[in-house]
Amino acid sequence: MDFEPLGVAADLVILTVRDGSLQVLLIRRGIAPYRGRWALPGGFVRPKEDLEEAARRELQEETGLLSDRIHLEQVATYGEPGRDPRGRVISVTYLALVPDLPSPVAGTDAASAEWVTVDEVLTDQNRLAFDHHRILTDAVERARAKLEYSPLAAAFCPDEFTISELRGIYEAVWGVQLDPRNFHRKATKTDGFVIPLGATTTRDGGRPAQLFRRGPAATLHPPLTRG
Amino acid sequence: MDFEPLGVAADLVILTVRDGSLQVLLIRRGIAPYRGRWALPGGFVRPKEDLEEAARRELQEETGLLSDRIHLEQVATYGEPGRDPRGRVISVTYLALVPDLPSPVAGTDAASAEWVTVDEVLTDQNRLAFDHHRILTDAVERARAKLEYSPLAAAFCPDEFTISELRGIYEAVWGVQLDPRNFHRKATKTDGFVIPLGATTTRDGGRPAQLFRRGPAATLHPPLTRG
DNA sequence: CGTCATTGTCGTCACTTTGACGATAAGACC
DNA sequence: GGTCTTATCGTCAAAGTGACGACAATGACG
Repeated sequence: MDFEPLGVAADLVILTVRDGSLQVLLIRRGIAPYRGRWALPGGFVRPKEDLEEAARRELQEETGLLSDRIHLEQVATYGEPGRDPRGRVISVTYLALVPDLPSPVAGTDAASAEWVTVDEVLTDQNRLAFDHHRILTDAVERARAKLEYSPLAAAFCPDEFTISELRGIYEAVWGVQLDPRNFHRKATKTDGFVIPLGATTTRDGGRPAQLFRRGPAATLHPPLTRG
Repeated sequence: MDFEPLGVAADLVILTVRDGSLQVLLIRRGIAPYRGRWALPGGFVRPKEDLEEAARRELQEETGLLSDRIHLEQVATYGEPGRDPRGRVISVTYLALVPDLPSPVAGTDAASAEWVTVDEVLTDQNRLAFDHHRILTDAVERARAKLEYSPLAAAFCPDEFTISELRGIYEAVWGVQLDPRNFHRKATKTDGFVIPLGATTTRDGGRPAQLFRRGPAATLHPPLTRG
């Protein structure tokens, strides 16, 4: 069995919600091709390394996050010939959802890594290197869809969060305003979505809010609805 | 840039509904490894060939289907080292949904290809070669989930179909019984799901049924619900 | 300390959707 | 004509949804 020369890369769409907007972690390419352009973090899968393992390694290198507790999910694989001028490269793309990080970006490549608002990146077709514009589009669409029927939004939150903070995730990702009262009702009544901790916090100002943890549900019944 | 020796394969989970049950097209392997075992159809992606192009080529080779009109969608990529004893092979898996074919299997490998009930295959962990049990499990779960919020069920039907036939798809894929009256109401009222043709058929016996075509909707609002 | 602004949480109400099921329609077969 | 089968319409109670009023509990400010 002989193979054509070909590389397999694990690329990452790392999303977070900061200051009320959905943001993606980009790195500025220091070498050709696309030198100086922004790109999704990623790198080649090593021999004897599993795909997801490679993605977690890249995630840690870029963000310093202990990736055990980070939601990471495969989105799609791109392999069009010519998508990388260096040769045939198959890109397996993973979506990572991380809470708003205290330190901006603590990875090894910190100097050239930056959080950028997704809307801003997507309005310019040529902002990103390779076919990363398309990859980001697909990953964001996946994230938006999954918020409806999965408890994924909680992956953007710290361990303990308030219903308002959770609502803020939905509003940022979907780009809509949600009624606080109806959202509160649905989030707390949906089976296994959130678990009340008893404690409260006043970090959002106003009346103290209950703190919650993520619940055990894998899917939401009934789903949350967009708009 | 140098690469480790590595192959990329496009594997197919081809599903149909026959005789009221969800079935998958399997081929019997004629060569080692796993000689004599059942496996998902598939093959290596050629140089200069796009991933989906490879999948469509395999689909046509196996089923003889002009793949233009067939729903084909990427599901996931598997690349665990050791999943193929011959060497490192990355498998990009596609899900194809086809109507009940008049001719059983008309492809080149027809002699060794066969439709098998999904439930039967999945009850035996060792029926399939490689990690194809896992791949099939993932693909079927994807199909089941997508029926809820996408008009995908119509991809299992011929161009013209009755509401009962459509309901039969849901019942076979989900393995549940649905109320004909409520299903009829929801299917016909959901925006853009099906378009009435005016004509009727008596092929299902009983009162003549209206014929429909697939509508333009990309997602179903509201979604159909399982059970 | 009172007032106000802010956010959280509970309730209400009209409307829609859902699931269960009765009833009738329109063909085939005898 | 009966009877069987499947199609399709209608009804009704229960549950869910979106809009919004009301009140609670804090901090900020005078």
